[in-house]
Amino acid sequence: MSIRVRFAPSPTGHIHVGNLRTALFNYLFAKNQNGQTILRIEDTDTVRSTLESEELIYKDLDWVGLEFDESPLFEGDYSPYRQSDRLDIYKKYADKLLEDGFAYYCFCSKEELDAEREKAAKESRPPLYNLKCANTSLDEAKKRIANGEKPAIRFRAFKENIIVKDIIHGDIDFPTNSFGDFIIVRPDDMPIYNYVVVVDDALMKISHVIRGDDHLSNTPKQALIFEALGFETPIFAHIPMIVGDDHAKLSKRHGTTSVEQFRDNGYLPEALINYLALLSWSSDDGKEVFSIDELIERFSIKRVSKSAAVFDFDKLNWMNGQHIRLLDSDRLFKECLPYMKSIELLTDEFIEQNIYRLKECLLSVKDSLVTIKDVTQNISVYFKQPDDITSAAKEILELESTKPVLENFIQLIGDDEYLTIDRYKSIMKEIQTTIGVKGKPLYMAVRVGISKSTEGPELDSLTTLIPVKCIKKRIEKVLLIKK
RNA sequence: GACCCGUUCGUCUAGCUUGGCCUAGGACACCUGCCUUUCACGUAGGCAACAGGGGUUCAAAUCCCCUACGGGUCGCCA
Repeated sequence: MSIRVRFAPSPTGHIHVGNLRTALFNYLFAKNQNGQTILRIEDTDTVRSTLESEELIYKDLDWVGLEFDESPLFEGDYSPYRQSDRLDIYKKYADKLLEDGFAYYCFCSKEELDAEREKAAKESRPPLYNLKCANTSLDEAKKRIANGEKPAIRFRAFKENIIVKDIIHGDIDFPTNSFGDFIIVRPDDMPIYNYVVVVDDALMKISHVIRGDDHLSNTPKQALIFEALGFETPIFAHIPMIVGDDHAKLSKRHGTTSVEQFRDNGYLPEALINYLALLSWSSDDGKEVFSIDELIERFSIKRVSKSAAVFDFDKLNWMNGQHIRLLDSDRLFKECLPYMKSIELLTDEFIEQNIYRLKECLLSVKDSLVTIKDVTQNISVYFKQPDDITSAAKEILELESTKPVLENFIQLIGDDEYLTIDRYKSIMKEIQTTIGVKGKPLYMAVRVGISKSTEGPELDSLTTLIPVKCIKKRIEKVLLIKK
């Protein structure tokens, strides 16, 4: 049997990390097993689905690097891949179900059903359909339809128990009287999720259905339909949900949750993917930092745990830092570019002319970045002296030795455009011997002179990547504060 | 309420199938030391968990039962 999996989002907005994790597990499983990945757009809810949202899904998937073998964009052998384009197919199988007696027309009104449900709730019995239309013959129903009535189509729960085979949870036995006969097509002819998903999965030859375990309770209904239609039931794998720190389903109020937001906040796609992979899955040797290819190689659906995972922003931050440290200079530059442009002095022209130096600056702050967004903060010291001096820096400034150190430094710095590392070192040595200041008071004085701060990139980088002219000006300014 | 699912450090998890190697391992966070003439990075340590109760067994995180708690579903949403 060839392995085929699908990711089937509804186009109702940006992809949420929970959905992305589902997409990822499908993808990793398929790639690991040499299977195919299918992206299907589930837009039977015409009220909430939009084409714009569909575009957002493509965009998000593209950013994280998840490519699907078949999708509305790359039609394969099982087109179309958008449910709204498959309506006639659903119609055909609904008719078959009707003919075979696995489904029947239901003329009960929504109001009627709502009242019934309410009544059931009051009497604290399960809100099952009362089977009012269950025995209406197909011929009679057709007559009523000819007379202008608009019925829904209801599926008959035709057996008492159904066993769902799930890789993660094992076999689960559901009594069908816990849900009863259920609607598969609305009176306006729009088919319902639990039904279309079966037709699509069967026709698209999906071998494994990997999805969130919030769908577990729907699965017996779907398994019933697979049987009624004579299709082979796929193997299920219901993966645990991702929850917030309050253990409720992850949602907007927990902070950043959409893929787009993570991108905008300076997270690397490979870091997000890596972090998400570690939610409910772990490698057999405890290693945690992986490239996507390594994840594919190591992924096993059998190592997915059963319990919900709390999304931990701290660990994602750490993971992002790990992946930033893995970036080469070119990629780092590319990722940082949009953020560098937000720094006032860095015009497109300036960036164009200073690529080499900028890359060096980026390299010098790389290890301190948590998100790519942080470059703005970290790198700005190279281009502009901060307006304010930190209190720790002020203490250095108060030192008696600081003034002579700085004055000497400007004097020795020379007229070259930039200081070389050797030149810088010899200057420091010279100051040390002439005024006898060494260690912290010496190095910190220069650091504070340049950046008004005791923190930041290495002094080597600061002194060699800032033009000599600017260093002079900066130190002169700081000397002014001293007076 | 009914039906399902779940429960190991604060968090992510390993271990559970095939009981003993578990004095329960790793990671994030936190704390401490080291490194770095700064912060960060890195590095070496530390803190910290088998939901509870009954069984079975020479031996239980691991097998069985019960309880508690958490979650999901019960739509003419997906």
